[in-house]
Amino acid sequence: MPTQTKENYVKAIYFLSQENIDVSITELSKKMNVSKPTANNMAKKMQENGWLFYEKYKPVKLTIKGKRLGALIVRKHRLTEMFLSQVMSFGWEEVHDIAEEIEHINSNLFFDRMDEILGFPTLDPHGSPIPDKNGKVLKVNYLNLSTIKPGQKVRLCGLENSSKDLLLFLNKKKIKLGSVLSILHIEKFDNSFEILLENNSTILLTFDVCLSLLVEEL
Amino acid sequence: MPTQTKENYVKAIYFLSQENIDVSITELSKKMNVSKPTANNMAKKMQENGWLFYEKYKPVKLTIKGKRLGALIVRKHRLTEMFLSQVMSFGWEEVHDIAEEIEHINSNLFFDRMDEILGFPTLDPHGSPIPDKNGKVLKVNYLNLSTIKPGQKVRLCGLENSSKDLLLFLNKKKIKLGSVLSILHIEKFDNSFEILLENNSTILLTFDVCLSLLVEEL
DNA sequence: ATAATAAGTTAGATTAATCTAACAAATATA
DNA sequence: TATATTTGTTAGATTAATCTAACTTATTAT
Repeated sequence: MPTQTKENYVKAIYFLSQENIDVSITELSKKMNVSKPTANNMAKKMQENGWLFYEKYKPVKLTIKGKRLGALIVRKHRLTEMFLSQVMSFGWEEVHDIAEEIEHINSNLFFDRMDEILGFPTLDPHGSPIPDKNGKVLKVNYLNLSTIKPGQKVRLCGLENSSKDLLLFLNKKKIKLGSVLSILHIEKFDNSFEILLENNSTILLTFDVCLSLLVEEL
Repeated sequence: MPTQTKENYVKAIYFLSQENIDVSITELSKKMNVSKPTANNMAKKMQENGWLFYEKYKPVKLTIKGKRLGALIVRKHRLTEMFLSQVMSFGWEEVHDIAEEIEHINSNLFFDRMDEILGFPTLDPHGSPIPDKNGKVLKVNYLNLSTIKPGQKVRLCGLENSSKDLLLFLNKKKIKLGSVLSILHIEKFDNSFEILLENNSTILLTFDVCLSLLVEEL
């Protein structure tokens, strides 16, 4: 049985290794907000538990068992976010912090019941896929808004990062998952996007914001 | 901010001191399933945190702050039990173990929303009072079924102990909170109660079981 | 009242998770 | 290539929560 702390390390490595195949001790220590020796020691211990491969001076990598554990924690996190949002009416910007705690609850009954009540959802409130009970993750193939050409109409389907700041910004602009965005124009000089919303208001999104929005073309 | 472990010690003392004003180190160690030195050390530490009074060779006692903390943990526990039962359709015998973990979640938002969704309940699924947000506990004045005379009709309102075994036993007998019980006869020789239920079935309850049932006369 | 038993305490050790300081290895740069 | 910088490791310490063994204080019972 992993401790809560070790679950968090596995989760950190799980996310870091999605972008980057290898995870350095320094990356891990930064993600976990601990010193490098701490991350290093934990890596050794977690190897003993069979969650990762560790070799001196080499980046770490999750084992099959570690990946599975990571996916199942993410599953619990995202099911919780969905439950908080759909059943308890929390905003998408409020669910992360609470889910961060509830994901460590040790009760399959509890999460299975959530799943059932929600009708076995596959996506969380930010459009991220919910791994299944075996830790398998649905591959979603969204496009990054920053790559879309003017004149195109797209639907917002997911977020590259779900930081509270971004979510609050989108709330203010009345943009949510499913919103339809028509790209009117891209400003050459700063790459900002002029966008028409369904309510006929026109807004301006910086290129940085566009990098965080995942869409499908309509 | 108390650790989860310390919250559990406070809760243990909180419950032990309802029956018994003073809580001995031995009692505490038994309730917490730890050795006496462990309980003793924790008691010293918790005094430093201001949750209890500790003097060498004397029983411990919660401070006002400790009592408040205990009540607020019990509040979170019982609100959760109610939520699991009412919103997530868990049986009253399933809710305790899950609530035992969720009670340590650190989010007022989360518990306040539960409270709101449930319509600000005052009793949990076992009939125990839910302390209010200030830690005040409603005094309920139920009678113990073992003290009721034959011929009387009563309504089940609470339980003296909510052990899983008792709850499963009551499920089997189709007795739940609110059930009306008519006492037909009390067997002199073993003090067992012969009881008529609403569905017109007659059942026999041992004196021990009756000691666990809290009722009001009709 | 004294001996036996129970309760409580001290001392010393262990494990998990963390730190800093100092050093070693690997990588990047001039 | 040699040096500087970054990355990773060791060593030693700390805090929280736990243990056992040994000892002391209180309580109970004869």
